[in-house]
Amino acid sequence: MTFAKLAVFTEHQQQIAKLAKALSHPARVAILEHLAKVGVCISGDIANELPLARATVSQHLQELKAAGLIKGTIEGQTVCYCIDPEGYQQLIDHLGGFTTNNKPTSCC
Amino acid sequence: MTFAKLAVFTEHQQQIAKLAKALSHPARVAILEHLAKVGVCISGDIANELPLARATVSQHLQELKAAGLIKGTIEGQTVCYCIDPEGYQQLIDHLGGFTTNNKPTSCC
DNA sequence: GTTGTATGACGCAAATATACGACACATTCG
DNA sequence: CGAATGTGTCGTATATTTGCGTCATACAAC
Repeated sequence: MTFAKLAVFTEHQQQIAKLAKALSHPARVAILEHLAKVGVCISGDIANELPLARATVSQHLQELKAAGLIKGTIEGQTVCYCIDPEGYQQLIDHLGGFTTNNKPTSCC
Repeated sequence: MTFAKLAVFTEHQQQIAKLAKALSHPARVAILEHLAKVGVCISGDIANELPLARATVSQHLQELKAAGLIKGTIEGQTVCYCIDPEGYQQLIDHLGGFTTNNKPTSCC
């Protein structure tokens, strides 16, 4: 994506982009919804629910973990995944900044 | 991105993905921040603020408009862009669903 | 009419994302 | 120990995104 000029953007902006990118794919949204609904976190369960290969699900889980939206803890043979509220809060806070600073009748 | 299996995902999920994708790029976040800060909406101004070509900015604006995060109205010679709070509210509402349904101590 | 400004559309090349199969590793059970 | 199960990683093919140059259009000023 030609991120040569990525350095010119604020860390703040990149942080938002990172969190948003984690949600920018229906598969990841589905994973999060499943986690939120079931609450249980076994990777295999997610792979069974979604029409995706285990490798793909594992990859998505990794990205979500990297973005800070989920946590993963090893639990013997299985791995436990669950939602990390901090990441959401962070994103929601950032989003709030756009709307609160908004000046409604400036021109439109 | 091999979206052959896209049909299996909920419209709800795809809507979130669409909104999130609009925020998944630092350039677009920068555009939105600029709009939120200045409140004025001339496309050329945005192109001057960012280290991107006008064509690129125009493209980003188009994507943001398609996602429903900004509005664009023609105003004589110039085009007026401003933030559309509805899109944000929609996204924030969706995000809230994840955290509220969260069962904290289910396994982690 | 001609020039300059403001915007958007088309097409291209490079970078990235996505999905998958196959393999390697750890743990549990017989 | 050997088999079975659950996970993660690696390499690869395809689809998409991204950024830019270039061109076409619309309007105002001279």
